[in-house]
Amino acid sequence: MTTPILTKNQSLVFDVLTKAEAPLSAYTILDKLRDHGFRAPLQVYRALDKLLEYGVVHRLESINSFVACAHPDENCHSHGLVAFAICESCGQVIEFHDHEVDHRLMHWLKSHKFKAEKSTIEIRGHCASCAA
Amino acid sequence: MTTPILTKNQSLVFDVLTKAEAPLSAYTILDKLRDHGFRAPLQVYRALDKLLEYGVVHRLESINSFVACAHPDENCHSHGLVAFAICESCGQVIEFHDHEVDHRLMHWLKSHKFKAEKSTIEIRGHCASCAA
DNA sequence: TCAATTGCGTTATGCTATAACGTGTGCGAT
DNA sequence: ATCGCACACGTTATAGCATAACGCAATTGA
Repeated sequence: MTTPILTKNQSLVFDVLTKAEAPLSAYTILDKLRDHGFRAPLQVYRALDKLLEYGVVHRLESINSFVACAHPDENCHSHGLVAFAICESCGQVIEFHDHEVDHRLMHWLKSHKFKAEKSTIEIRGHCASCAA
Repeated sequence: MTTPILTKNQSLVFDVLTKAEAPLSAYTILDKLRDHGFRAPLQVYRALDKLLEYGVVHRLESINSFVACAHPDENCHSHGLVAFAICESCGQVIEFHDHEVDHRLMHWLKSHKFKAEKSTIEIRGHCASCAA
């Protein structure tokens, strides 16, 4: 799946996420885009839905926020599972992939005949800089 | 950590979760307990906070819901990471543990000097019964 | 040209979670 | 015994996250 040309709203939302140092909530994105004509949450959520579908943005379920994918070039769907380490001090997020973890989880799913569609792996804690 | 005697509200919430076939949202729990005098969300959230702290209930971040721990006897903190397979058809949740997954994630965290505090592993899809 | 699709804007609403206040109860230390 | 503290509880209000439902405009392809 290649990413289509983004619409105006999608580009605006994507740019905001790309420039952000940390994940942003939909409402934070909305506030940052009021100067560009955004007035309602749905404008943000609709853009986010598409960006998530294209795989260029990830949703962090545990903090109700969104981040740009750390791999601008490759297609994120090809990495297998994606995991996130989220620092609760500085807010920074490290996106990573571990094939062994993927493999073990896939093995469990297969052996239980569970058809996976979406997965969430999020670790919250403190990054190297923030840990005392 | 051993689980203290539960208060009345905590017991009521725990019982509702234990009897449920699927995870419940806080507001669903509230509705089920109106006959027992519950009137406000905080009554549920406060009980849930304690039950989570005691490790007898888990929160499913990806669906904003709560389930009773599948291991009534043991202390859930001793399992290492907990993972959940959530069926989007029937709502059923399977709680499982995989030491190899734990080990790999811990290894990544250690090598990146990331101090983990809470982790979320949730797979959404369709269980064996529901998959066509 | 017509119909279907897609994006967009707006209003309203629903769901999830917490802040802030005050009350009552049990219990240990003085 | 009573004072002070910790904790659970109840209530009202509010904050934060997400979607339903409507209609309009632009695009595309039969």
